[in-house]
Amino acid sequence: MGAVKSKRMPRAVREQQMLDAAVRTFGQRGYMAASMDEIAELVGVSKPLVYLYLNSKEDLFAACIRREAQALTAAVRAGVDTGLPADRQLWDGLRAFFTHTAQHPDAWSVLHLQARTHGERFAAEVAAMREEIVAFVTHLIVVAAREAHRDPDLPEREVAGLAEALVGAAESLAAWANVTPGVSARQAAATLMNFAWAGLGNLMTGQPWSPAEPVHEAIG
Amino acid sequence: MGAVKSKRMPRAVREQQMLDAAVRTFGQRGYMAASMDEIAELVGVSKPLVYLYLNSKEDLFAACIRREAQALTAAVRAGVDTGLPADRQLWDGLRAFFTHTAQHPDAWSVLHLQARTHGERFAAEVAAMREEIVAFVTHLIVVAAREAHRDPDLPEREVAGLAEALVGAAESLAAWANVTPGVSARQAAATLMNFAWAGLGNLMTGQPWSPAEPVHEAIG
Amino acid sequence: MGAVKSKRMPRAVREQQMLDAAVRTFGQRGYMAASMDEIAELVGVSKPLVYLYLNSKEDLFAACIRREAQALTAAVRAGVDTGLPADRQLWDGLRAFFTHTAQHPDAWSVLHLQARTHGERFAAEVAAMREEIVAFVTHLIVVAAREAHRDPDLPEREVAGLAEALVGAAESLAAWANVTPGVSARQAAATLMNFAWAGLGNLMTGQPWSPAEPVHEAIG
Amino acid sequence: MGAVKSKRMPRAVREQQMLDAAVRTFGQRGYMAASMDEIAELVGVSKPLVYLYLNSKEDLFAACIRREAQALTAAVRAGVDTGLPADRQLWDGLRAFFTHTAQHPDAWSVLHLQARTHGERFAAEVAAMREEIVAFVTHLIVVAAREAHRDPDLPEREVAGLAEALVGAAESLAAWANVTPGVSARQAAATLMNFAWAGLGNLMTGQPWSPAEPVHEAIG
DNA sequence: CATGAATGAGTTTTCATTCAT
DNA sequence: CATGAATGAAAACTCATTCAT
Repeated sequence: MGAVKSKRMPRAVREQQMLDAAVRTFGQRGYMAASMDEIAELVGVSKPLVYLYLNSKEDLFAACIRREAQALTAAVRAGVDTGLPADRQLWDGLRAFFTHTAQHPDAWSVLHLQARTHGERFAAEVAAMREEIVAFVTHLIVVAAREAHRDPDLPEREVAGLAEALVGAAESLAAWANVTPGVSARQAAATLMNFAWAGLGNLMTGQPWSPAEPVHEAIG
Repeated sequence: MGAVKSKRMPRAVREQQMLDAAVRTFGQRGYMAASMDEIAELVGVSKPLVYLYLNSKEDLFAACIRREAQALTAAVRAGVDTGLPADRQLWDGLRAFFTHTAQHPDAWSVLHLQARTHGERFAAEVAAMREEIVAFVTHLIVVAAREAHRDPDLPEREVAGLAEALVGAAESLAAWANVTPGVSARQAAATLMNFAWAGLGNLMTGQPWSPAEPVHEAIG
Repeated sequence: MGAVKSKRMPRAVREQQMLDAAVRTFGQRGYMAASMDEIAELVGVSKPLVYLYLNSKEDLFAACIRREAQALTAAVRAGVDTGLPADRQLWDGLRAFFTHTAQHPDAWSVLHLQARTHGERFAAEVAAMREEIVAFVTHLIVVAAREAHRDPDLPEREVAGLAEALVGAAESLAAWANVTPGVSARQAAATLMNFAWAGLGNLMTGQPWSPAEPVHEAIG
Repeated sequence: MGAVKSKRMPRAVREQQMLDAAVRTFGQRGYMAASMDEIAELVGVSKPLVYLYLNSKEDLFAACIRREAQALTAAVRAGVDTGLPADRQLWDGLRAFFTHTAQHPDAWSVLHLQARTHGERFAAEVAAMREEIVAFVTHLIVVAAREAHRDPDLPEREVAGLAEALVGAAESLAAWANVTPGVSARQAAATLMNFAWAGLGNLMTGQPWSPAEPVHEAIG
């Protein structure tokens, strides 16, 4: 059932194989339902070896999260040229994000769903990555306002809320794109870009929506 | 330890108590980590009674999802007056949504996190609810376009993507509002409304963002 | 293999059966080598029931120690009439001690060997019992000196050392009597009584042994 | 962590290092809880080398017992001058015993506690040493009687019991001295010597204690 | 209607021990 | 002489689930 048995691999290689199998298993079964037995069998080694190298189920899961979080942020970073205008950076970043999550659905499940539902330790690990991304998006919003020669009059919390909403929408679309046939990473990015950038533009022209009267006080 | 022991309740009442305890436990511990023992103790009855009424852990979980999904959609529906303009309906719906999720964090955790990570059966149950909400939002977008006397020229999938993004952003903000002190349901709704409605407005005026040239082909 | 299967016992009874089996197993195999499986099988129940009632291997072991320590001190107390002279009390106490340890060799092994070699928690539990006995013996030595109208001039630490030596000798003889055929509890008690009481008598007459010169300084 | 890594030691040296580490580990953790991993790491070699030299955990433990038993008897022998009077020999032997056990607490733990609780094989090994010591003490008692020109009328079993009690008391005091601050080997030896020798003296004058008549004279 | 008593099947984890180099 | 890579076997512990009353 498992991979082809190729004995006596160097430790570094085996560890990566173990992380591969673990990401796959955790992503598909969920953290609690995944069994160390299954992971070991998927690698084609015995359980004690997994414990020797990765220490415990918790540590193994944490190692998965760390590796995949870094891979994701690295992919986004690699897709973005910080010399370009803010809108272009956001566009490129979104494409990289959707591409990566589409290519690594199990990893995305681990980061987006599993890591957040099994204890502070894991949630914190993934929250750090998320904050990095939110900070990046926040930065882009501010830069965009400056580039547009608009008065970046948005209060700090509002910008944070916007970035949060944008990232949340992206995360949601990533899952949606993963399960909806015919929706490519590029399309998901375009949808979100259209949605978000236009909205940001309007916001920065000082025309927020309001229920009847203005909602400034609602945010402030 | 658990609830006050009051014997001989009618079955319907006991069942609701069981669901209450189960939602709380599933929401806080997660589906796998929650134990039937804990739930039974929380209700103050013996485990066999839980099994007699709710049949199995799976069925109990499914019942939780069903009840809470209906409660959430009911809350949103109750908050919306379909006689009002679309933007007002969206605003009211968002407020109702954020209010309900803030008041029932365990239920929201069950719906948003737990139900999605433990098998098709549960995911499907919650997906139905989500689709209902997405359909409602899609409907509002279309109505809004009509109200604005714009040519509702948006291709179907694009509208779906927008609604998806909007709902995803809302879900993300719900979690954010739950953990960020000082962010009320009203504020979360306002942030999202500003963000989304403006964006939709721009879209409907036919000014989508494009990486350099238009991205129509990216969506089409 | 195990005891006759008699199902559905009340909890209190089962718990005692479990402690019986545990004492036997811990006493014969040692704490680490004893397996919960073996204990459960000896009782004729499944492991989960043992865990349900006694919680963990550690707790089970601690419960054994507590029960057997109390049984031993109770046996000694029951054998002694505090209205009699000190020497008679010591004699009776020793007989009760040797009798009890001879009749419950596994319990004695648990208390004397196992409890002392597997962590502070257990050592402390048995040390409490031992201190009670040492205190009793110390008390008897002091009373004996008073009864003999001698000047009880023994410094406190010396008395403690004597009591310690006496108890240590008793513990050692208990093991010896258990494995030496033909040595009864009475004989063991007599041997120790002769040995100890005479020695104490001499000590109290102020004639300690000394290597060449007096050894007062060695004790002081 | 472990010893300094100095490669390519002759086998004899390595074996001693291994025994050192093993005694330390077995003494502190206990036989079952000690792991070959820990021992190997403490020596700074790989586990296979430990197996190559010492064969198995059992053999390693047995080797520890043998070495430490011999070291202890050698220490006692070295402390005694068989040309001196019996009481002096006992005194010197006790001092040597307490000194050695105080200086090698792990070794003493291995001999006194661990070896006795993990199977006949090890118990037998240590029993041999113990018998040697008991025989030595028995011999001293007989010699002492002869030196005192008393009729050594003590039946053989009684002498054996006395020696056993003496050795047992010594063993017990060794542990006591190890954990009681301010009690030196010399003091422990003096306490026991006072206790024992006086008692023996009285015994040999033909005045044993008895449970029937009053004991005033037994004390007097 | 309700429960105390009980378990089969599984989980994570550890350890003494051995190859292949 | 020495080791990195690897494992079979068993341990403690948990849990959803059921029977007998």
